[in-house]
Amino acid sequence: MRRRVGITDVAAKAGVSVTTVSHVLSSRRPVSQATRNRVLKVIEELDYRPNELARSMRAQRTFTIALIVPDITDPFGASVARGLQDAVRPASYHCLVASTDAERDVERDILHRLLTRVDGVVLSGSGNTPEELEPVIDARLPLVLLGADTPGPGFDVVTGADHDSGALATKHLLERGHRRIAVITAPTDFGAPARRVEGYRDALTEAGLPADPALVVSAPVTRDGGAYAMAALMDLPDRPEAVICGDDVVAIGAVGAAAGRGLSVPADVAVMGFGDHEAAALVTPKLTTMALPSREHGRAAGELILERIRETEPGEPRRIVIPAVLVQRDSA
Amino acid sequence: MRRRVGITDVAAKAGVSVTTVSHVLSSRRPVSQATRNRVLKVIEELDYRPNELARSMRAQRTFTIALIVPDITDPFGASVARGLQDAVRPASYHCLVASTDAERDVERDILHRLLTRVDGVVLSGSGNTPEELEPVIDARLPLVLLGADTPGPGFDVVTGADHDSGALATKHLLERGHRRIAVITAPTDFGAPARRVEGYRDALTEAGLPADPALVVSAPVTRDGGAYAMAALMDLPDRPEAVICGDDVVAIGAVGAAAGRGLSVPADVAVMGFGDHEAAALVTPKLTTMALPSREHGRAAGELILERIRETEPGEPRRIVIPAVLVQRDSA
DNA sequence: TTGAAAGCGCTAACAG
DNA sequence: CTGTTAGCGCTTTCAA
Repeated sequence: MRRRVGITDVAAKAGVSVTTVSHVLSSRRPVSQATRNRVLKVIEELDYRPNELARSMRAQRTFTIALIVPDITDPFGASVARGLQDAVRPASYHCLVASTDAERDVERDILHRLLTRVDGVVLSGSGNTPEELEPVIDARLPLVLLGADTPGPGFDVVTGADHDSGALATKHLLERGHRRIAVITAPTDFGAPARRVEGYRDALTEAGLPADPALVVSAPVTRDGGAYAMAALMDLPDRPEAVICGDDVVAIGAVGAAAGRGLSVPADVAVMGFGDHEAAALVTPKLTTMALPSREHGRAAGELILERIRETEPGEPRRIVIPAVLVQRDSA
Repeated sequence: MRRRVGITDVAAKAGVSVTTVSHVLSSRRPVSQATRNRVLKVIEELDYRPNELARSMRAQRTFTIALIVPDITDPFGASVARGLQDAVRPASYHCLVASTDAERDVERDILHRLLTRVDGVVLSGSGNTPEELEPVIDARLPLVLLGADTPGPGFDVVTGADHDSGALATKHLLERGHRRIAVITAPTDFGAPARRVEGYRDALTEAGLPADPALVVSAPVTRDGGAYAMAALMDLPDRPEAVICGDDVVAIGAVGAAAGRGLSVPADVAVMGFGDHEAAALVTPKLTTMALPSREHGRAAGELILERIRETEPGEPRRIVIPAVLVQRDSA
């Protein structure tokens, strides 16, 4: 492999010192027009490109942000990656992305190996135990957690407005005249799904309606999960007129189950989803859903990191909340 | 920011030279058990982690592969990213990913800035003009093009078996007894879509059937595109019994258009898609489609790059073909 | 307006 | 078995 041309080659050929070459590149001190032109010409001729690695090493800055997600293949992770890049590219930062399959070991391993290669990390998924975060906090590396609820010492948070979006979905259904509203949620008692359910309950209460516990069922986040849960709901003596599903895929399963019993959506039951997946606009009826602007999550995370990098004194832990937006289509 | 602990700190505290520390880390030369233990203990105490950047600089190797795609947000790009990571992580390589929106300027800019930061690049999308590739090839950086048909000096290629998958889809329809088979393809005369259409024609010819040009129509790769094209096809005096769509989204539009005319799928017309998107299994009827194993594309690219990095002599340009696989569901 | 030289943190000859 | 030292390619004092 031909040796890459370095700053010394340019200096030699232009008959100046490396210092001067460096300065025509950085404009950090005046260089006579004549010298500058000569150097520029040589740079051109040699097709010289400064070695970023060496630069980073000097500057103690890598111009790279790490994004660690459970799976880049899922639409949320991918959008976040995109938003992150959107935010940091103008500042000449790159994004390193890694998928962990939510495995702790992999997460820790990747985190370790990345620590000295990046200027900040955006972490999404399970790795939120303080212990796992420790190395990056220790390293004084800007850290943003995605989807966690509260920031803490050494890390910021960007999260969806889960409570509000649950309430928003509920209010939409309320406005359409529905009174018995059910929820199919993911089988967890904490995190975003739980907060959405709370929002749903509060919206009901606010409207002076009872929150019937029988109307909150949990199901795996799959098509079949949605179908079974919906079937159960439809078998209720006093079946709900509308159901909010924790995910579009679940909603699609629910719509299928309704159709299977001769119920039409939204005439007989209204169905809402969460996420606004590609499929949401493709199925029949088109899904009314709460879009989670995941790209915004990524963008916000990127901006947060950039700020942290720039600030001299570590400020207060910060929290950015991204609201969900109602996308009204045909299913509710 | 507290100064990071370096190898010198460890050496000092352990009362040995940096060389020794380096060697207990790398095991590249024997170190007495006693010294080793002492050093290890200090490393632990100080929570020392070698600076990867400095390592890279010394080794002239960054342990990073760049992936440049039009949009990481689209399922193909994301899967490729995933496959790439799968392939290179065992070798301790990271992935830098960048989306270009298929804009030449962005692509060139990113490419330039990445050149000195990565050990190889995987490039997908439009940037395939020799001129744009030049900097990478010049830099003797392993380069893999995704979706390009033929490799060349300085770059390899991993591509789908486009001709074959067109033929495969056609044969599937032939086997189901269809004779008049139409195609809705993307509006380009080259690349993967064109090669698939050729495969379709050849399969027809091989079966002793005429390839009616009226049955090959082009449409934008959108739901509506598919719907309009399908409508046109259904208006033909002798309408086709089956249609192969260049993308699942198009197929979904086509199914909708068929339904709109009271035609049922697959009873009245069979419809096939390409891509096996998430939505393919979610719509009704579930789409029969050609899955493009994009993760495999990424994996293959990763392996190729790794090989190139390891090899001393630049070998022949290589080409890896990933077959598509028929996923039979309900629409054909 | 320009240069010499000291590192950034690490590895690997070369020397004991 | 261990240490001294010369860089990797760049930026930036310090000095002219």
